[in-house]
Amino acid sequence: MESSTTHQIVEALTRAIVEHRLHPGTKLAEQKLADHFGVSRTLVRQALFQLSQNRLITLEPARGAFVAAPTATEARQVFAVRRMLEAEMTRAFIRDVTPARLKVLKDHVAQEKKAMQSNNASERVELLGDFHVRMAELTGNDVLARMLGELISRCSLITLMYQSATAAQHSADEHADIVKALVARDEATAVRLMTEHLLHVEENLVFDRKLPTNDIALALS
Amino acid sequence: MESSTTHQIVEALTRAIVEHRLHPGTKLAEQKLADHFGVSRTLVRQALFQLSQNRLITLEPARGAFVAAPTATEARQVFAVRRMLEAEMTRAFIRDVTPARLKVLKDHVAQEKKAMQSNNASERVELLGDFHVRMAELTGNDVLARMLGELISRCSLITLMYQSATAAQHSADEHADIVKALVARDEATAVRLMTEHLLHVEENLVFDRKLPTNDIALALS
DNA sequence: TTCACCAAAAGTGTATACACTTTTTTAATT
DNA sequence: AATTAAAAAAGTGTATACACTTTTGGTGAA
Repeated sequence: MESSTTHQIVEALTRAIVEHRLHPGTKLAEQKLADHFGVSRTLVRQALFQLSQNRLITLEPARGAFVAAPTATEARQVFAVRRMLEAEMTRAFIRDVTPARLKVLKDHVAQEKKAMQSNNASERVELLGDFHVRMAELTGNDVLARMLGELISRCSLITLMYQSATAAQHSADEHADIVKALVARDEATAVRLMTEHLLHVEENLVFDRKLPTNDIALALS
Repeated sequence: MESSTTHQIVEALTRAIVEHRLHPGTKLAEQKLADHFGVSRTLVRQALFQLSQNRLITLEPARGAFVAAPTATEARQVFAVRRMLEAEMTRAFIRDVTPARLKVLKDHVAQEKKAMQSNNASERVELLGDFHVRMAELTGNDVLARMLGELISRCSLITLMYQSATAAQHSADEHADIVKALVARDEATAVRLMTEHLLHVEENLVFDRKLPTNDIALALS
């Protein structure tokens, strides 16, 4: 079960949504997707169902699938849970810190620094999210990593909906500061910086925009 | 989409698994389930897929669905995440505590006390899990509540696989102590008691058993 | 023009068909 | 009796068919 074809469709749609090629509210018609991927509706439906569980799309009975448009309330709740998890994750990381693990994060921050120069918004958002996912993975707790991964793809959607343009550089700087505190094994500071960082990201969201919906064939090609 | 029939099947199977009428490892054949619920395999497959996302069953390619048998490692990871989330949840609860919310928890503890007398193991486990879910719901954060709900149904499966018989009463007592600390608005104590409680539950798991698998027709009837 | 209404088109929800894989049974050989 | 091989049975994976619902587009009346 759980065919790899379905998984490919999920991946393709996830990228399209998180990278904002498919805007919130866009209708995802099953047959169109099926034609595009060269499969039957059966596999598309499986993929859509999985995406709905990840909250990247919503399924309305007899009406179909739509790219999710997280509300401000939902965004705040997701961030609240992230703060809970990531404060403790930071403590767990420091408890079992190793030079190799620190190197992974340092390398990642260096990569972020480079990407911030470029003008690719979705790449920036993806890298900024990955910092947190990497850190979760480095704790060695798969359950935590998976859970945080899910929250963060929801956040990517939220961020791309609401984040102001200048916020990305700020996030990258804060990641660098967090890694400094981790290197110094300074738990209190690291936890504080992580919590504040997430609060900053949340504060910078602007909830009073509306974005256009667009065409799926275009976005997936 | 997301027909209510599928949801009913998910609910029925979840209860059967969590209440231990279907043992870990049991094969769930699609056609047998379809016959039992009076639907086609299509709906059963949707339900199985959803259950696999909740980690209550595992799907093996071309071999089918089996009731999940969480490993000791997975159990420890799930509990680690619960400690992270629930420590912070306890803080959040106290931050916005109200008499009405405290009453809900007090009533629940009273209900637990009654149930501990009875001999119904699955009812006990369900009630003990619900204490934590209630608390999450009372924070008003749906994302948190749903996430914790999922972790706790995984825990129910783990607990029923591994929990020793005497542990239930102990848990109920600890829930009562936590509520006392909440009533006193004593954040530090409440958080400590919650963390210790989860550690106790985890410590009491016995990882060296093996349980028999059984018949699905019997379990669902 | 605008609204209501109806028919056609498009789309979703479920069942079923069929190819392909795994498991079980049977039969034959050592 | 134990082992292997082949055949049959059972089961999963995907496509397709069809009923039913929603959406769309158009026609006529106010």
